[in-house]
Amino acid sequence: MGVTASGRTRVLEAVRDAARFDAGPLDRRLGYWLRRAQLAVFRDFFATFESYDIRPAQYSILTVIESNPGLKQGVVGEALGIKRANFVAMIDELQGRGLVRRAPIPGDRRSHALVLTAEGARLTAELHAVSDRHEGKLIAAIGETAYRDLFAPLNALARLGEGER
Amino acid sequence: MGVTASGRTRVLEAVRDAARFDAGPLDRRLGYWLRRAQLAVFRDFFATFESYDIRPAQYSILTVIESNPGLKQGVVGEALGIKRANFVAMIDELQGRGLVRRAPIPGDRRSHALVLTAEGARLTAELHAVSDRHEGKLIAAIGETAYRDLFAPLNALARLGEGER
DNA sequence: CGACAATTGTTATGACATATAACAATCTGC
DNA sequence: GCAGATTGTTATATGTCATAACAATTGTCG
Repeated sequence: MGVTASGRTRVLEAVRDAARFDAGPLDRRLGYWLRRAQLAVFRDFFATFESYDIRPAQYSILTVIESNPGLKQGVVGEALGIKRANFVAMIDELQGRGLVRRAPIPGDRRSHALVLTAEGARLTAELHAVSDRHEGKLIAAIGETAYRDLFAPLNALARLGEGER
Repeated sequence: MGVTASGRTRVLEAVRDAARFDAGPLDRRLGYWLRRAQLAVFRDFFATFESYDIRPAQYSILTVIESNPGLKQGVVGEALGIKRANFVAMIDELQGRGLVRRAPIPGDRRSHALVLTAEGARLTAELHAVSDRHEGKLIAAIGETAYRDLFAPLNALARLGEGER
C-alpha cells in the first residue's frame, strides 16, 4: 500500500499541475475508446442530420426496411439488435410520420410486414446522400485505409456474445 | 408511386424467406458498426465484471484517479468526457462505497481533489486484472494485429468535434 | 477595496436507450 | 381441440447524456 504512505504529497503535486492528465491503463482499454469514438461519431451524425430530425436508429430502421421490404416487425428489430418491446414505439413514430407502413401478412394475423411508404422511400434515398457526407467526414478524420480496415474487426466484435444464445 | 405498383409482390417475396436479411447500405456505415461493437464489448465487460458490481464508467473513473491522484473533480470528469453535472452522482456513489475520497484543496474551497481510498486502490488493482481478462477475450475475437491497430483510428474519431469548442 | 464576471460543485429536469415482466391475440403441433 | 410457442404490445425501471439554474467561492479590474 505505498499509496497510503506517500498519499498526501502525491495529491499536492497533482493538484499543482492539474492540467497534465495521464490516461494510464485506460488508453489500452478497447471498450473505452470504442465508447468515446462512438459518441463522437454519433454527435457528428446528429449535426449532419440536424435538419431532418432523424436519429441513428431511425436511419438504420429505414435502411433495413428499404433493403428488405415486407420483413416482419420482429425480424427487423432483431436484425438491428433492438428488443421488440422497444421497437414498437420506434415504428409507431415512423408510421406516424408517414414513412413506414405496417402491412398485414396473409396467413399470420399476429405479425406485421414493414414497408416504406412512397414518402419514406423518397426520404430514405435522400438520407443516404446525407449519410455519405457524414461518412466522408469520418474518412477525412482517419484516412481511407484505416476507415476501410475498421469494418472487419468491428463486425467481429459485434458478434462477440453470439455463441451464448 | 412506383413503390405501390410493385409493392405487393415484393412484400410477399420478402415475407416468404424472412430468414434472409440484407443490411444494405448499413454495412458501410461506420457509426452503425461502432455502436454494435461497443454494445457487444460492454456486454462482455458486464459479464466479466459481474461479481464486482462495477460499470465501465466507474472503472474508468477509478483508473483515472489512480493514475492522477488529487486531480480536481471537474478535471477528472472532463478527461472522461463526462459533464460535471452528471459526474456528481457518480462520485457520490464511489465515495459512498468507500472507494474514493473528496479531499479539500488548499487555496480553493470550491474544488475537491479526488483520491482513492486504500480500499479503492486495492480494488482498482484487482479490477485491472479482471479488465485484462476482458481485453483478452476481445483480442481472441479479432486477433492481436487488428486489436493493436484499432486504437489509433478510434482515438482520432473520438477527437472528431474537438475544433468546435 | 468593492462591484462584477468566471469557476466549481451541485440540484433538478428532460430526452433517449436499453432491459425485463406480463398480457392478449394468434398460430403450431400433437 | 388443447397446450405451448410466437408476435406485438404495454408498463416499468435503470442508465446515459444534455441543459438550465443556483450557491459558494475565486479572480479581475477600476
